[in-house]
Amino acid sequence: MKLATWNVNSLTVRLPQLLDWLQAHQPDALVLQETKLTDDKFPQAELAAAGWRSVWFGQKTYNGVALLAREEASDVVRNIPGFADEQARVIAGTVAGIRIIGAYFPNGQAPDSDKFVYKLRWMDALHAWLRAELTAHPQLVLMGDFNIAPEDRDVFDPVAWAGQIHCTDAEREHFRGLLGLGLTDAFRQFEQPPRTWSWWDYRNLAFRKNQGLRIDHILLSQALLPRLQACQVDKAPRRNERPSDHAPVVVELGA
DNA sequence: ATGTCACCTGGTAGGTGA
Repeated sequence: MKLATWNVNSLTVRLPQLLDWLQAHQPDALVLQETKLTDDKFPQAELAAAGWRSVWFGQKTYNGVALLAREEASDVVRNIPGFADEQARVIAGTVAGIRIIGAYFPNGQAPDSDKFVYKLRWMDALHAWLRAELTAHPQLVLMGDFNIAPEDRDVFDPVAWAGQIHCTDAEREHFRGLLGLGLTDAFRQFEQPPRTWSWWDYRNLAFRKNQGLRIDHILLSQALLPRLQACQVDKAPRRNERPSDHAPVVVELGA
């Protein structure tokens, strides 16, 4: 089976591309970030017409997440239980026996900002909740836009980015903390093309120069790891005429 | 090269967030 994550940066703008991508790749489940839609505006009907069942959680202008699958997800959870949050960043559901957690981690803006403090608090809450989720659902995948480049090799210019947002020690420590729960970065289980990123700034001709970061991730629980067969970034949608700044990340699991 | 994009408010531009 195939699971994927994609930060679409506005589902309104990207819906035609999303429908094309779903048709071409036929994932068993896909999580979206930055839908930027209130719940009443979610394009449920258009997706249903193409055969996709959705659950979603959005807000005006910013953030917003969704989980798409051929079957409707069960035991759906929106945001982190017990963590009061005005921002729509998490959607979880069970599909084909796998607990899927789709997350849009806070950007953090700059290490000396209030938004960075919020990012750290949010990640603390996510970590604590995930520990419980893993106990309840040993077959679990956490995927989404983490807004963290875990290592220097995930950054096109690690010297320039040292200590900058996405690359601070505190953020990387949190990422390692998630691995400490027994999760594995699927992408790093395979040989990958050098300079593979999942996000390229719209500015600076960054995509043309392949100046990006790997900040979108798929983490698998230990129980799922034996089924892992492949993990790739799909750069093709980033070449679209009007692309998201992020590319989808895909994992393939065996039976 | 801070060289873009998407969204908002309240407008025919400017601010915010990424």
